[in-house]
Amino acid sequence: MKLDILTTNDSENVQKKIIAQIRELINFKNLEPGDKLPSERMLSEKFGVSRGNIREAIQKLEFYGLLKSIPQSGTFVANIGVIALNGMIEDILRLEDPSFKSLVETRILLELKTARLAALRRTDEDLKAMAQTLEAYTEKVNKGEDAVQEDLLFHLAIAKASGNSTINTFMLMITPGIITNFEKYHVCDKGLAQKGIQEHYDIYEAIKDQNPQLAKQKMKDHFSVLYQYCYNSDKEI
Amino acid sequence: MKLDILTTNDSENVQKKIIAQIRELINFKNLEPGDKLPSERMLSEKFGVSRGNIREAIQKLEFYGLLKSIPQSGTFVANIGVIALNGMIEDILRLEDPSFKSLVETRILLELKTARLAALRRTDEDLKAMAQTLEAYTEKVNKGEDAVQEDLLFHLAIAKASGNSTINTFMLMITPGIITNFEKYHVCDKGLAQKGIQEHYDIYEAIKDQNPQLAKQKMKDHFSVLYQYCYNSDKEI
DNA sequence: TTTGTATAATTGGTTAACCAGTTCCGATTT
DNA sequence: AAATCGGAACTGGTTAACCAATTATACAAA
Repeated sequence: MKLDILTTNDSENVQKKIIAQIRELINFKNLEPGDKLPSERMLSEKFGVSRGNIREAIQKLEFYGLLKSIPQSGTFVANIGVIALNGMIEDILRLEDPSFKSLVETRILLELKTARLAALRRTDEDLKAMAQTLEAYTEKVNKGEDAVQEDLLFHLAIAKASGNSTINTFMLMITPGIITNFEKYHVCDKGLAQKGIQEHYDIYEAIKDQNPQLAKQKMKDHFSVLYQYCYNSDKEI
Repeated sequence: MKLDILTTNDSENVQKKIIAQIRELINFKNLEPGDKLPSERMLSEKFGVSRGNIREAIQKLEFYGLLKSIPQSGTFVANIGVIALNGMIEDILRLEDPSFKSLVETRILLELKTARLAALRRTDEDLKAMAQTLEAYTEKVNKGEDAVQEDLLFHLAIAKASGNSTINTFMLMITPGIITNFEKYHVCDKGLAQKGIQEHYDIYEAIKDQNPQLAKQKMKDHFSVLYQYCYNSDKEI
């Protein structure tokens, strides 16, 4: 019997426990923003876990902007108050893995925005990159091959052209989940792909013409099929 | 002279070089999805860096869903094609740190959505949590104290009630940056905060009444001041 | 030839010792 | 008494040795 899932959960639970203990420690010691946390060694001893576990937990909290490690100096509470810190740690501990539905929902939201922003801000260089990915997509589809990857790369090119680094990062984060689920559920059959060429071209043209309204509308049209597929499908996704 | 920034850049550049080398290796060896990467030890020897550096780079690519490490077995290329993999690594390497403007822009986009979704999906428990954060915010403002944290916690409560784990995660990721910048530029003076109580209450009521249209509109009103502040301010943000 | 098994090599994960700065405290000097 | 210098202790980061689980291999039995 494979226990991969269980061991993974164990490891995750250890980290969650450590994060919860760090929160309690901050509260108990009334640590203010900018104050120094006990050293990693002390924490590992106090919590009865390895220093590696401590470092991992600290890195996670650092990723969410709640702590800041400074070499040869210490780990410090970020410059947000204890109230926000408590609330956010609470939320982080309860975060669940994203469902496919939430991924698609978020993707559509982000992409309607990137289309509009790209139309407003795209440089000639951005346009060139988009054209290249569009061409690669068209070629692949016309050869009758699967083109999920090229599809997504076109959308990522738009995200890059939006000039919003935060949205760009978020698009990158959700893309692998989108691809694997698409291939898993065979969302894109050839009919959709063939139709997709024209839709992609329409979006490209709108962005090229710097028409944000039209770009957003064309993106909306592009997603209407996908949206229906995901929400009205009889498959449990 | 402090060299923190330089050393940080060095460390980051090392990681970027490793990621680029991993990409080249995948391309050179024609590794397909599901194929196994060389072991961490071999990579560290081949690239001339420590195994720790290799692990860090692998973890980053794992975070973006491009690789998958399996204990006592190996590191595998994720189930997305080589084309998407190349494009995404390219994007990841060029990712820049998010600007405050991009944070605010993204936040508004996400929050208009969470308000609408929360109105559609909120449970009674969600509502209770929102009411608590709203009360905490009101109290703090009425005492004339700074309430940026309580403000954000109310918005995070809405994000949680939206029932979209992806958006919820993204909201958590941008919140610390929002808080620190708000405090840095003193975005919220008392006049805004006092006005904010009513606006928060309006949003709360719309979500309570399960009126998505109104919830979104009230959120929009709430952000109109912030939006103007960030975009028309003479400060370089 | 095929199958089963024991063993050796390989894997990512873990641990503990080590390193190079930083910080802090006290002795020394002015 | 105040300022300054030096060293000890402490910091996060790094490294290398170790671990348990997996996988490949070689050999033996059917």
